[in-house]
Amino acid sequence: MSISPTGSRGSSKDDVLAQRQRIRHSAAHVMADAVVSFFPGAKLTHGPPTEEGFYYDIELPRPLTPEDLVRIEEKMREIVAADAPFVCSEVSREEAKRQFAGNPYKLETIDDIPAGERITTYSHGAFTDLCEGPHVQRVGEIKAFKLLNVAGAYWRGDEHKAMLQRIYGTGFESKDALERHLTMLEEAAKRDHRKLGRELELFIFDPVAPASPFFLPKGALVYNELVAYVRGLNTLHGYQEVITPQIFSTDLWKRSGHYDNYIENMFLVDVDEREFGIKPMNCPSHAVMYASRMHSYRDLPVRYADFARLHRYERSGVTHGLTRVRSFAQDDAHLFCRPDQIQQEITVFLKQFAETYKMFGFGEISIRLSLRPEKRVGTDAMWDAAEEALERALTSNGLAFAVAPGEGAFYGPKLDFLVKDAIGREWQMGTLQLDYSLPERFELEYVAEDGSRVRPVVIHRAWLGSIERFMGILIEHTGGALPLWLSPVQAVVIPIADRHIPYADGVAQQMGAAGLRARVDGRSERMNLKIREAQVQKTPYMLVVGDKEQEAQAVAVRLRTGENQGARPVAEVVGEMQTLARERR
RNA sequence: GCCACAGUAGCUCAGUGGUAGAGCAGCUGUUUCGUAAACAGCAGGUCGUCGGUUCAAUCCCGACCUGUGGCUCCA
Repeated sequence: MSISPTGSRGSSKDDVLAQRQRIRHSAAHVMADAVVSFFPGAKLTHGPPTEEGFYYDIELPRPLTPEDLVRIEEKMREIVAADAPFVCSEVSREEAKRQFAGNPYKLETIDDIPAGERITTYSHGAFTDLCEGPHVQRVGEIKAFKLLNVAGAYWRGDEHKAMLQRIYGTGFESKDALERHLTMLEEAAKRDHRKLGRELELFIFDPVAPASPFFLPKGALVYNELVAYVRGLNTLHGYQEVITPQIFSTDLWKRSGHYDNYIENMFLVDVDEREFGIKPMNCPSHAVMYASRMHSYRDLPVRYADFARLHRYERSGVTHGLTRVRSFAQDDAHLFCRPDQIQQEITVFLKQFAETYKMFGFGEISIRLSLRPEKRVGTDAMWDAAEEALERALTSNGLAFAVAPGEGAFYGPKLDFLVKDAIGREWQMGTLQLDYSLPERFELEYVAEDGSRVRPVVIHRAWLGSIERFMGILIEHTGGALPLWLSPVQAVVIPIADRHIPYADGVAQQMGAAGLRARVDGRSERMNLKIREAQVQKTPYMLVVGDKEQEAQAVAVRLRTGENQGARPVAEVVGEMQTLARERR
């Protein structure tokens, strides 16, 4: 698996990508030109190319409608057809300010350009924009583009500043490339886990519990298989599973710091004139458990694993299917370590992580190392040691990573593992965080070799992260064709006529006895329909049984790939499926 | 939370200021069938909720709820 960003690309691919960026950046200008022609009062702010296309954030007198987008796109075609050249001009700071005097956003941008740096404008036709480029030579090079949607976006990404209208579009060097991109988006929409979750009868949502999944029997099965898998890993790596309460007096949250830092994201309940909070995280309860007895340096690390359900009051508008929910669980664990054990624990975690994600078939994972934020606890020496420990662990395991300065938690630096969903949005899956605050707040100790009391360090970690989110992303990556070991129904036995039902039942029983999940489709329907439905449900094995198979103690095997393997002995198929299940494939 | 959009049968969707329709799914019957949808019939909806306008509202207006795409947030 390449766990890192892909290495150097061929130069011709680089050329294509660079040209695409220029096309998209230029398309953003053309779009701005078109918008201004309809709304002379429009104030342009910022319009960059992106990995997928481009956008422009604009202050407008009224919200744009879909019809506006159509008009803007038409106007853009006219502008592109005119094929004006892009002209770059270097201007003085004063000149730039004069040119953009009516636009406070541009003035702010100009003020932010460091002294001594070139200030340039790019023009095509009568339209000029403050911009550092680069652009295509002529507008006509924008061979294919499409406006996609309008969204709100804050100026400078600050929710306390003005909300602008962001128009998204995409552009390519050819109509063909644009078509391929649009087709890809359509295909991605078919893999949307929210759609597949309903179609495969895995889970539902209901307004009675907003953003909280209800796992149907099949979804619960997948969920429980994932948990069972992690339980196995936990045993392997010396974790002890614990069970902790859901609801705690706010005394606990005050002590842990959540009350000060996280209260708007917690569900609170008042009972008996006391205030309680439903837990958004397991760490404080694990600290309480750790503190309930004495610990020797010999007993560390203490590794508490917990699959408890967590609740976070996510602001409306941020939730999304299974990937951002209000009710979820993590394959959570807290490791109470001596400082000298940190390195080793991280390494073990990383090795298992790589193996796990390879098994699930996640090829492209980005790792983010988030370093000390402004607001933090602990000494600089602690942070130096912690950041160094994480970085060293990554390097010594040969893992590439991106550094995110200032993005760490207030209690320690963290490693996040991100995977993309079907349409390229990145989601944090696994995580590993060093914590120097929790042991302090809960006065955690162990007795060192010399009899002194020492503070342990806590490592928060999860391989899968949220089980819900992991399942959602896995569904998108597999298009719903979950590996056999996770498939709710691993085989459907399809009797051709009613007289074959007893034999089919026997086959299913054999499979059940072998620990496999098989069911018989004994409805009085045609075989074609049964195959179609098993296919739509992405059932790994379809086992057709008729006179010939019954005679030969065989099943005719059809895989969900469409491959028809013909009649095979039942025992052989059972053995094959058991191997797949055992090897988690 | 902010901006925009959406909500009609279990699902996908059509439709109208005069109280609704299709396909699939469901149920019943017939069919017993060889690798992606047999045939027929039946049933199914206070058109998201609450208010307002109107002789009359699923349709127009408002608020709320839920969802979708972004933004912000994810200590």
